[in-house]
Amino acid sequence: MNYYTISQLAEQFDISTRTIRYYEERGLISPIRTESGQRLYTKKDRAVLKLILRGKRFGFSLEEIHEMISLFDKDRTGRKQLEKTIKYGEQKLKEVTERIDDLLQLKHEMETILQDFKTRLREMEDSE
Amino acid sequence: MNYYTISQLAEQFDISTRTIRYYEERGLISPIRTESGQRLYTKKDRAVLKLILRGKRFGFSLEEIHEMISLFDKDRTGRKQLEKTIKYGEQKLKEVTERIDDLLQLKHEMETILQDFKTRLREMEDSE
DNA sequence: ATTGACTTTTACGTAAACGTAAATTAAAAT
DNA sequence: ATTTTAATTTACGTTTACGTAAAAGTCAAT
Repeated sequence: MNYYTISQLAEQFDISTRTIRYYEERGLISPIRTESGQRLYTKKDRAVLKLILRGKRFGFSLEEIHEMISLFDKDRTGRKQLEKTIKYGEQKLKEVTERIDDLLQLKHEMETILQDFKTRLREMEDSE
Repeated sequence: MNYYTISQLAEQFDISTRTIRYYEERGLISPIRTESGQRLYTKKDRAVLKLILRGKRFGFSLEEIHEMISLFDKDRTGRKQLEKTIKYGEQKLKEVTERIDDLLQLKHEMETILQDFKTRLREMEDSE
């Protein structure tokens, strides 16, 4: 297995190294260290980072993303824990579904408005 | 036609009056005033506020929301303006579509993980 | 071996999006 | 008429999510 350095990841995702370190400060990601203290990121770390960035695009706060990651990430061994995780997951799934529906409606409205504008434009062109 | 006061709107949308005034500061909403300077909001103002809050839920910044509102809101009379608006609208529409696709993928992944968890739970229950 | 690129921690700075408090005025209720 | 409730402006405070700079150590290449 091989590792990424912080600047490699930063370049790949087009973010700053500061940003990656900040996510670590907040407990979202935990790279291993070399003897000298340099951070090394595994493929898994990279995947987590990708998750974080996707969450951000959806407008989730780092706090929310943190919650999701720690619930889905850990080996939820105990049965109670597992049940809790499933409940939380279903809740989040519902939120995502609602968000999708909301966005679909927005999309529809935008399409309507655009159609309207295009019609107006055509009318302007026809009458010149 | 009748009006809403600021605290009525605040209650309806479960936000603070400060928030509403802040949106005004940023030029997103422009209520009329009584002689004494009290803000009065029309149905249209209310609709704009609703738009703002929806935009926020999608993770758009107030700046982006401002742009969208001012482009779709005004009477884009000139032909050049209309063309520009259409182009901008199509761009935003594309962004929304991408966001939807992204969310659909996330939803799918969450469902897979949840299924996995549920299977595990059932196995635990079967073996007791 | 030394230069240059990269990394680390520490720490102060900043923009966005409000919260909160104070002082004042106006509207609503008793 | 006078409390009570709601509104206004002004202004400083706060949180989130980083940016930026400094000082010092480390890795890679010549």
